[in-house]
Amino acid sequence: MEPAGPAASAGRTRPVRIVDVAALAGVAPGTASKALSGSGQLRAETRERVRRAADQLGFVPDGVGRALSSGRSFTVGLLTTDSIGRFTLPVVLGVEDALGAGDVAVLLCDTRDDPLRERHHLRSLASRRVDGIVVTGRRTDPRTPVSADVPVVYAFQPSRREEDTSVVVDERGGAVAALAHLLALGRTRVAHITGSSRHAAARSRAEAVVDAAASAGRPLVVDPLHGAWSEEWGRRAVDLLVRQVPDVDAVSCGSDQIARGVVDRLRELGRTVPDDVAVTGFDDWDVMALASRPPLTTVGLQMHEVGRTAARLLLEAVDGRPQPGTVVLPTHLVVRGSTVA
Amino acid sequence: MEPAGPAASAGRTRPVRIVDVAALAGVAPGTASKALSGSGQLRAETRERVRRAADQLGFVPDGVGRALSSGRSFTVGLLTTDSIGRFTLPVVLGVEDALGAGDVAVLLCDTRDDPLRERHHLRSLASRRVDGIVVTGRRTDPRTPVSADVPVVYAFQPSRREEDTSVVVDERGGAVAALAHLLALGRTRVAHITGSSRHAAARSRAEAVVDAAASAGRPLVVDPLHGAWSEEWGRRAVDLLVRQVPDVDAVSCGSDQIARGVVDRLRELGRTVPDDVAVTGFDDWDVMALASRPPLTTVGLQMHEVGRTAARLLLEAVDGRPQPGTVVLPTHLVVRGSTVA
DNA sequence: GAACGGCAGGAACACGTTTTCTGAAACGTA
DNA sequence: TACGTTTCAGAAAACGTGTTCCTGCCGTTC
Repeated sequence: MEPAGPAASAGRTRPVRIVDVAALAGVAPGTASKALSGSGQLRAETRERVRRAADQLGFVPDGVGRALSSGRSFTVGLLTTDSIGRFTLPVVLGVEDALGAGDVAVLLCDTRDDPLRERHHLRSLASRRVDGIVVTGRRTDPRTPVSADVPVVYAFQPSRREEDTSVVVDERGGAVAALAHLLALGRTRVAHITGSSRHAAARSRAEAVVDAAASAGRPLVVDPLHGAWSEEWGRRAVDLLVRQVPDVDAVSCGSDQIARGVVDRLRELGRTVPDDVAVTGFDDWDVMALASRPPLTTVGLQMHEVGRTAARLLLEAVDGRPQPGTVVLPTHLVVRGSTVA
Repeated sequence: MEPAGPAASAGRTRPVRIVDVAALAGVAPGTASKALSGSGQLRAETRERVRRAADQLGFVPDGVGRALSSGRSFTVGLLTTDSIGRFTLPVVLGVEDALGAGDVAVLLCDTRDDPLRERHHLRSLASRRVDGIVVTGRRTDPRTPVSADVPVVYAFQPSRREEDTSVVVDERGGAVAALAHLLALGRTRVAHITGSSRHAAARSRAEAVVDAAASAGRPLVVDPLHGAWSEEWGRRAVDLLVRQVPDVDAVSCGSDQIARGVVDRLRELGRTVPDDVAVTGFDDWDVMALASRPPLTTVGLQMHEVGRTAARLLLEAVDGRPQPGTVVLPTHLVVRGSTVA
């Protein structure tokens, strides 16, 4: 009863199946499948005929049928340890970017730091027969591995199990690079202001700065000041610092937020940045780094690349070439007005 | 040859199928399906026996098989008009939140403002037989509708076609509320500083403020100042403003970034906020609103709720109850130190 | 005692694709 | 001409679930 025309307008038109293509090309469905996938032994003429029929009908293979048949769903899960935020978002986009190119889709699973939600999502992903899972999280403290029947890659937040595949960022290297930059500018009295010591990121960056400063013969003028990841703490820390070390001439900060607070407070105290005091940030968060006066010299983390790399490693693992171990991605120093005029 | 035990350890264990459950319960696969789904006519005892068998084996129905059979994939696509950013992220999370509860998964498709990518993603979603699509975007300018064979709901950025289902935020209402708050504080010389007039958000908020001020008998002291969505513009706009209207006593801003620049610059000029000049922001972006000194009174947009609502409307439409038209969600004013001491 | 109705559960098929197996035709060689 | 080999394409099974149809049994009623 319904019009047989293949190109109905907007309304819910039932999709063309491979049998439709096969019928138009005058071959069996299996043959059409072989023709379109490039497998099997077919005459070039037949192959081309099927291909033309598929084009003409606008055939798009049904992913569900394909998944059922092939056992691969061409879908991966993206599971967050906490909630997607400023840090994990670029990772997520990097994953989506790298996978989308390979016609692999991403199932978004936001955990919100809730183990129950994590279990729920893992079951959901398992039932959907995803080909693999990317696990990410805001913190850099290693997390307990997830248990899944498919390959798993950890992005930014590594797995506690070293034989798992993890992609992390060279935080220590970045912190050392920022410090080296300050020393190269001739600064000799350097302080480090950073976030809570309960965060691995704060601890490892601080340790790296302390070690590098000491081995350069320019030990920090005070122990690292641990507080919060906020502008407010940056401002307060400056007050503490200048009281203790009035002639400080450089501050290495654990984040751009802290650095911005530091810069603001220094200016209010009448110190010129960078002439009197040079300041470095961390993260290269444009909203902070560029709005600061002067804009911040900071350490870029390339989170997008973390996501892309994790996605690539996952695809490798799905294809049977797992690569255990942790990949450490380099950071890069972005020099702006807070260190050089 | 392989161990028949159902609970193999970590290694790639083949998932239990419904036939396994049926065998253990001593019924046919079809019966097991009926027992677990609650359909068909079965004795309560049989139903319970199957249920126990499923629990014992840890059976999770294969989503792929189910999708193929039922025609529903229990998956929806989330398509961004531009790229996921600060504004759209809460929408995305709201969508994921509302759908995850109903065992519906979210396929993430980031468009990056590229029509080619959008086409690619739409094809991918179609091939995966998603049940519906949520479209979102950073800007509030209506977008050209997407063409898909499944229900579509637009979140935050509405569709240009009015009969489509869109969920937006009451920007005008929010802008009016902020202005009313300033007037209620006794301010009489109000200015409005906002972003580029090329953005619908800037235009509609500015119009609303102008209209509300005029009808309250307190017209704005100058025409709205259009610039950029940045702190830098906020600071520059203050310089322009005080030169023109030295006795301005309130500034309504189009965004928290602008408001923060305004507050900073006013303080540098020796004006006290809020005593000399009261300032309101827009968006309630914690990073800006709370780090500002004083913290910003601002308009909260509840983007999370936009996502949740869009998801709910989409599920309704998938279930055959489409609700055409635009839903406008209320904003709420968050009062902080930039207007009241 | 037979006919009928209602209920429990089994068998078969549908969904759309991929893949394997099999068969037929074409071709070459002895 | 007969036989073997190669090339191509079709038929059928497989993937796992949901649903429909159908059969058999039991109880009831005339």
